[in-house]
Amino acid sequence: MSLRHALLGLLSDRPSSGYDLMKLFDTTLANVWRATQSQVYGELTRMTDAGLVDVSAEGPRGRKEYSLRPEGRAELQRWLTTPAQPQPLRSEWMLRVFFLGLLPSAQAREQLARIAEEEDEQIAELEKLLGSREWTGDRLSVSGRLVLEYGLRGSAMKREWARWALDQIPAGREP
Amino acid sequence: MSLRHALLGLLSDRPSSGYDLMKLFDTTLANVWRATQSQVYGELTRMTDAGLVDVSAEGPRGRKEYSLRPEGRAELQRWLTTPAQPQPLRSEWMLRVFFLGLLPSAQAREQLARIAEEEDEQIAELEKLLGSREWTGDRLSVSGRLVLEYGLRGSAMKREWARWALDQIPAGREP
DNA sequence: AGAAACATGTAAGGTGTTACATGATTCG
DNA sequence: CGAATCATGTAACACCTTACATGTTTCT
Repeated sequence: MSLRHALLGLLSDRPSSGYDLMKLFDTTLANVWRATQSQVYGELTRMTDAGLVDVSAEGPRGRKEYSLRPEGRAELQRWLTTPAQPQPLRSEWMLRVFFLGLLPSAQAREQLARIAEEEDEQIAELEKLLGSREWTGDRLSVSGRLVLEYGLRGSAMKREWARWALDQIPAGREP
Repeated sequence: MSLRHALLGLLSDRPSSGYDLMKLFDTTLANVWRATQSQVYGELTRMTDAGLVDVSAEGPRGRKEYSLRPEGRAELQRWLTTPAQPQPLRSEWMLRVFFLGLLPSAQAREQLARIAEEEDEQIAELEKLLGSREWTGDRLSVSGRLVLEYGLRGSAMKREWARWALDQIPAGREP
């Protein structure tokens, strides 16, 4: 039920509308937790029914601004201090790697080379993001920086791994 | 629809029953793609209806052994050579990190320290796995080794990151 | 004889995706 | 005035989890 906790976390910073929250998912949480518009609106309704948030203001175009209720704040704290239990792991790209041996080695190498290239791009993007903003301010900024750093290290690791993997698969010979 | 492709990949090695496949998910694919019993049996039925596999033999206790049909083999090849499109990212632990600033720094540091410890354990486990088996044999063994190496590097990276993150959060002062 | 392992299946409920549907307000 | 942005919602379908339900065969 982490969508709910993501929403609680964002609302703990400031009251927001569904539309605002959607944009936050697309920007600040893009590399952490994705959500679609229809999910956000639906979950806000359910959270209202559950007494975690309420509509604290209404604006033009039917805008509804949601605020945390004490129950919501308590639930957020509870979640943050409860150890996460290991998530069910599902990685499509790793599954492809696992079955790479079913391809001729030239094609397998192609796939690995593409992974390395994609990580080059990803690193460039994250570095742009790192340079685009001050990272010394408020609370969310500090932990935003932690997440960004993890992304950078993760991409670098994946790129190096892909290069190492290329060395494990002999070039120029059929499987 | 990667569960389907995981099943196709496993069946490309040898014909297997749902029960066999379940065990393979729990062992060889445990760090790549998890699946539950009820998913496996259900998907096998759907794949049979779709003409990708068929029941090639029946055994004791109602055992049904499934084999790839040419259509299934073709679908597997198609999938392996189609570039993966980026997966919707959802990481609960990163979400928690993102909201770490909502905790007093002592508690935030606790969480990070626990992450580092968990990765220590994970690395020990993966190294045990690395030592437990010959990694020079058939195709699945080669790519299994690639996946394992990725796990090791990923855990090491995460551990180092957690230690770095600890340095970013001042100890001993309230937020 | 009893336990462990083998073996398959169904049902209810939660979560997520995509597409559809509608309209108001602001800005140039 | 037209386009972009703001703003919310529903419906169908796909996928996953958990629990229930049942029975056979092998091993000690």
